[in-house]
Amino acid sequence: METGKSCKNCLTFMAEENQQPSNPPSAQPEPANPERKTLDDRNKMTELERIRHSCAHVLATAILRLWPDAQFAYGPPVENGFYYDLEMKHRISQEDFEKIEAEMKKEIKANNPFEKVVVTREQAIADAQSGRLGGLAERPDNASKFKLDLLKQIPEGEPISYFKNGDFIDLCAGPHVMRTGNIGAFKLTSVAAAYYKGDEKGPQLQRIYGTAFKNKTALDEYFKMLEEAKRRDHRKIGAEMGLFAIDTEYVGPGMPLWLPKGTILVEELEKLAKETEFAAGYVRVRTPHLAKEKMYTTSGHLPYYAESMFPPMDFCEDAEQRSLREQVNQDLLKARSELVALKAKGEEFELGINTPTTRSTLSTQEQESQAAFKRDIEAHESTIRSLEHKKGGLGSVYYLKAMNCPHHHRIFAAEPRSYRDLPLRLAEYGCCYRYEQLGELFGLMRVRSLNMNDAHIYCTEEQFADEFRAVNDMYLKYFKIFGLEKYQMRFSTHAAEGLGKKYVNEPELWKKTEDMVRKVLIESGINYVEVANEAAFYGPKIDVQVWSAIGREFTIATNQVDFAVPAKFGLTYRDKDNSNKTPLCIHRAPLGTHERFIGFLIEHYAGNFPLWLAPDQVRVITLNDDEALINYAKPIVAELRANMVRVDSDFSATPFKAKISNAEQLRVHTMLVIGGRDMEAGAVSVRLHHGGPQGAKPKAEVIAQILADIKERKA
RNA sequence: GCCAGUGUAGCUCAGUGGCAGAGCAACGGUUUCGUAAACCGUAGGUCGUGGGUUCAAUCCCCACCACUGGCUCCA
Repeated sequence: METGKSCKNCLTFMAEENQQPSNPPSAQPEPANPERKTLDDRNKMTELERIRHSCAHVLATAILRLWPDAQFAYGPPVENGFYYDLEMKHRISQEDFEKIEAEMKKEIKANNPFEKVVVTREQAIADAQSGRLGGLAERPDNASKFKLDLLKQIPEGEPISYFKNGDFIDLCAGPHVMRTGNIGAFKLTSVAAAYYKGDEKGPQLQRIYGTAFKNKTALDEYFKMLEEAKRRDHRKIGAEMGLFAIDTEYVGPGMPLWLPKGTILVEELEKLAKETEFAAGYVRVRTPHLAKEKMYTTSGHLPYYAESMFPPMDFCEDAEQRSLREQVNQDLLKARSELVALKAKGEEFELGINTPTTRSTLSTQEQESQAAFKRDIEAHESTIRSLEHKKGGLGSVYYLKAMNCPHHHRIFAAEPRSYRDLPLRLAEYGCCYRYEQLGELFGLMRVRSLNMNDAHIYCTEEQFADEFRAVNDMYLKYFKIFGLEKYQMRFSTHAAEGLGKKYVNEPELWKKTEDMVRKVLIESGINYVEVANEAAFYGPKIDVQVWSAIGREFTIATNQVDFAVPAKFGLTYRDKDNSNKTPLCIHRAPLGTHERFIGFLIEHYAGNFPLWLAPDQVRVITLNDDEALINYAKPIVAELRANMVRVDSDFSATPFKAKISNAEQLRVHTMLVIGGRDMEAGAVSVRLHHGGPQGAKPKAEVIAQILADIKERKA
């Protein structure tokens, strides 16, 4: 229910501090390991991309001068720079950068031309074998193994070319800048491990990232912008504002504690969601955080997703019983896989070329063998049933839920359902737990405990389009409230080759539901991109992608079709014709999870929340601690408080300017300043965190305005 | 999980093989002021945890726990 692809080095352009909403970069993020670009694509490379791509060659040149054994793989330009993947004995660390950059500068100063040489495939293979490709010279005992592999990927008939600068020759289709001297300004930025072709099982390479620009000014601007983005980082602002804490020692990594001010954000969002969902005909439910193992064997999440779930809790205390259950588990596993094999074989048997398809033409022998097959299958099924029964008597295993859908399915199953009950929309801010890899945790954006703005809509096929459209409309409504203008809707579909593996094996249902979703999207005039092979295992989905301050891409919201799991739970409703039918299910989370959504909002607003969301809405500040002033100010505080405004006061003797400064640093949305002049006029002076002094206004007017702005959730 | 880096006061960061430092915040006093930072003082630490080397370790070495930037993953 939650995905997000990382987008390396891409940046959100949000240098202005003045409450500009954060927007995704205009360009598409580079894929993790770029698909092979066609020659056409390559010719579209911008000047900047050519500079960066050329800089990657210069980097390789420098590396080879320092470590001649280096072998190079990919070295493309990316969103904000370039990288080159390489393999060598020496482990590069940032301390090496100075040395490498010095060599690179020499190559740039030499101003060598980038010469293109077109060669035959045979010639290229020979050069790769002699270690010449991606090298400064021949290296007879060190063949250019990655280049050899890359050569294999170049289609027959496509020209093969080298690019040469100085002694360095690389297999490359270009294009490049004319000379190394055209690389205006560059800097190496980081080093990381990367897998060859992004394959975890493949060799692990060292990846050096760098960036390059036309000139020093542009490079400096880029780093300045990076600094700006860091100031907006939700982890930094979260600490400054006291929104959340992550106590890795006592609570655990990835499990944020919501501090009082962060809890305000959480509860304001929940209030918004509850109002919106109530208006849209949802009903609310509540479910436990745990479920028995059977829940997830039935839903199909186990065993495939077990790795992303917290390890199970075993309530079987007796050691003997436990080992017995282990045995039963193994027997079950064996029986199940045998059954799958048998069924597959049975299909083959019935559809086999040499096997007659009609019963009348079956020989006695064949008939007998088919009957034996059936008996075998039945025997296995009965074994499985009895093993499951046996297992039930041997204590229970519980899992922390990683998603709410199965619980909601059981709520659907808790009462008999009629077509008149549909669509049934079950909503819950459910708390889920996912055992994300340690290295993947990222502030609030990627966590292990998460509160989802979840709901499941059970509906008939006829109702589907309207329901799906209504969900999309809800997204758009929310995005308007938050001033979220640029995001990307990603429609994820299945891939035929994954049927039966990554995806439930229902080719027709896939096609049907994907067509339905596509139709809704087109009819609603929503801009989207369609991505194959990214669907959930139970159906197609739409994800909404946004970008964090430092440029990571995240799924902020999701809307998914599920045509598979309700059937696994045997969910049915009684239709008009008195038959039992399985409902379709829409999983949706327009506000994603509290963790990610608030993480995103913090960066989106740079901590300067609109009044309705601001943890500190109003602070009343007196010019000094004069008693008359305080007596004038107190009823204003009381009135705001009585109207549920988050207001506090500073009547202390601290110098006035310091009191203003304190409130500003806290990001108090509205400061009501009261001095002698205000008191005499029955006024207050308004100062906004974003907007500065607004002058004196009658106090009743100011209070009314504050209440109205909160009520309408004014941006 | 993998690669590289980091871990010193609540925060931002200095620092050294030989008594642990600053600014801000906190606390106590003084200050009575018109829109972003008044002054004086006090307190605050097992230098991430555990082990090793050493007469002596916050510093050097090893392991672990976390964090940061990537990679992989992401129902």
